[in-house]
Amino acid sequence: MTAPPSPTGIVSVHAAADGQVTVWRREARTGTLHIENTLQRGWVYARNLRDLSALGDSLKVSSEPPAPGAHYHAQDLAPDGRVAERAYRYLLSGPTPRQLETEILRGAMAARSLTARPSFGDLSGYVRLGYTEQHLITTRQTYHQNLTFDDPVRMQFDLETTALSPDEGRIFLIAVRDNRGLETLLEARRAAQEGEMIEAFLDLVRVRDPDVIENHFIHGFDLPFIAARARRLGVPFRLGRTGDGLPWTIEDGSRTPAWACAGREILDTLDAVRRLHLPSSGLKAVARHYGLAPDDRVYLEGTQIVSTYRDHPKLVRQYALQDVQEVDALARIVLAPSFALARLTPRPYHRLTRAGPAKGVLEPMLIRAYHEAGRPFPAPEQGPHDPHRGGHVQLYAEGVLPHIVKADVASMYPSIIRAEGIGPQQDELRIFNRIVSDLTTQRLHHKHQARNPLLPEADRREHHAMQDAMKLVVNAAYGYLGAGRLARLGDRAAADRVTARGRAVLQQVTQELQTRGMQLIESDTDGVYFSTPAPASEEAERALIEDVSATLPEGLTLEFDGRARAMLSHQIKNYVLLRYDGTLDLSGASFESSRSEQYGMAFLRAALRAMLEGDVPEVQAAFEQVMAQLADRTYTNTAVASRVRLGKSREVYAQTRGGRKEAHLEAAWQAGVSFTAGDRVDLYVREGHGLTVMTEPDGHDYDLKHYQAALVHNYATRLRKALDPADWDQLFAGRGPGLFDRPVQQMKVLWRPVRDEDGPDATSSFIPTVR
DNA sequence: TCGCTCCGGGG
DNA sequence: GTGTACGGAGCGA
Repeated sequence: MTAPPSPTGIVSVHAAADGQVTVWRREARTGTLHIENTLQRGWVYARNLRDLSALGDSLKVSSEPPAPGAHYHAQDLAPDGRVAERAYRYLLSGPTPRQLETEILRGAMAARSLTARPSFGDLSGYVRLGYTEQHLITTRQTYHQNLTFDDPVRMQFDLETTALSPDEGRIFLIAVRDNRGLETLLEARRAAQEGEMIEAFLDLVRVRDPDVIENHFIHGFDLPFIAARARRLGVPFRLGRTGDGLPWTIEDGSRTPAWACAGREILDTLDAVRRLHLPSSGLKAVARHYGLAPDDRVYLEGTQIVSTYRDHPKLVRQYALQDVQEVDALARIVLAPSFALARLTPRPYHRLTRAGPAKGVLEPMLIRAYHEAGRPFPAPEQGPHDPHRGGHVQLYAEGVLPHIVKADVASMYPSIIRAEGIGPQQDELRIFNRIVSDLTTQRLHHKHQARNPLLPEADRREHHAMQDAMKLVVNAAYGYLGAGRLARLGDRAAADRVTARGRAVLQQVTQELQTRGMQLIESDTDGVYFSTPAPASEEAERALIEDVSATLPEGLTLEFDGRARAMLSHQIKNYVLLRYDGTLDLSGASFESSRSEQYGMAFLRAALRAMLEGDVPEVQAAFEQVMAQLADRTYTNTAVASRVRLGKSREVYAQTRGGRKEAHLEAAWQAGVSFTAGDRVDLYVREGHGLTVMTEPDGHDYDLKHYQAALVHNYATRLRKALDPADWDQLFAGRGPGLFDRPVQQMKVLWRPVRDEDGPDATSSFIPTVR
């Protein structure tokens, strides 16, 4: 009796310009690695055969695919001639990808009278994919089928160096681990040992034979650094699995090019983290954000690493090991969507953390569908189109409102695309709509399974990653339609139909809510904030939303998306929520400005909390306290300073300074220090000196009058919408209690309806909130 | 409002 | 020599 075959999945593909393709597969159960070598022809879609006219008879034109061993071949995908003028009617192929491309580019130079050999980037009339993409499409494969995240061998390594640049420093330590039990340190205490250490690292890579190599900022630091050191020390940096093993860089337009090598997928957790828009994308901060940092985590400043290694080497060793451990844990979270995405789209895993979801993920799926169907790839949309209108945004009320509910239309644009059968007009196979529909259906299944308590944790994670990946593609679909020339199957008119329908759906939601007595606050594209007329339980709120949802057309659902005790609605997309657990959520530029001073933000948070609790005396107390602390100079210069970016270097500013002074640059100039564009400095207004570069963080010589006024103008002003104008003036405009003043205890927190943008006069109908 | 440049992140 | 382009902030026109 033989065991059933163990399922395998692709972990890496290397497709070279000469047609050689190597595919690495892992067996999910046993971990065994299989290597397969094949040859592929290169293929490219073309509108016409003009550039290849020089080939004459050596270009065979036929409605059939090329025979094995064929030379240059053009498959006419519309032999009946019924095809749009600018469609990509021919599938060109050649003995190798390079030969085909060289032939096309050389032919184009002659046929179009160009003076230099063009590249495909500046050559219209072709659809060309990377060699690996070509192979995955022709063989109908994708990465990672049957594999879960830890089935591939994943290695993490991290360098400790004496400087940030390989010209100024060297590597003295490399921490290495993998997901098969390796965890080790390589060290070069003396400079003379660095080359051997790099060789030892490469040996380790060869022996452990990872499919995936990971680190945080590996493309921008570790790989360029170690490759440069290896070159300088005469060590061949053979990281890859075939040929000379040398890695190469992919110039993808980003400032730090991506590194790649044959047979090992190089993944940078930073690339994945950047998409999450966390306050910091650094490894330590992100690890803390996800609760991955161990209790005994060692934190070292970059500049301290060398001296710490000299005096307490154990600390640096622990630091480096914890780095690779954190990268491993972080990768499981942030790389999981890309890992799953690689099953859906014919692209290598390592390209997907950097690929845009529309052009980089969805479009290859569309091209694959046309290739499989053997149909011409459609012509792009013609000519310019009317300006594209987006979602509907409206403010209905401002001020402080109680019992807040947020509802949104689940995956609104994808749902509309699906429900209305919308897709690009040139997409004759209707593949765009089919992809969105299929992925939406499959996504629901994975979403459901991700929450299934009967499944093991690992399976649930896989389902979650899969639904995340599908969500990414599906959400990219609408943007792809409207993306203009960049998207080969873009269609502005179709994108307009999506948003128009979206505005109508949202309109219906807001009307239904109003009918049920809800006070709308703001609506934005696919969601709405509203206030219930009386306190309600979460169950009641959810029931209400379901009730409204039932009125929506087939395929569209309104979902509960959170609740809060109170909301300060300041401007459209600028609001503050006080949650039932006491957390304060600030949204929008009015509340999150990065230029804010510490003292002001501390006041604002305290005042907002009090305001949302309806406690005006406490707002006043917070204000008076900060004013008093400013006056008695409890605050330091640091607390009032703000960090600004300088737009010019000292030298450049010197040339314009005589004509027009710029406040920030002038302050830096006056400080007498050198600076270049992009430098950040802490500025504060110094008593008697105006705007000044902060040199004494613990000093107290700030300009009292300026900062007291700034507290009112920059911070208290964000509380205006919550109070009667006269009350606001009384509290913050600096007048003491006068004859006509109201006792603060009588002041109420308010809200008022807003009719529309340029609506009625601004002082109408204040209505106190019920507490 | 658009288009350009710069940054992030790493020791 | 291994492929068609990151996302946001801030600035000046």
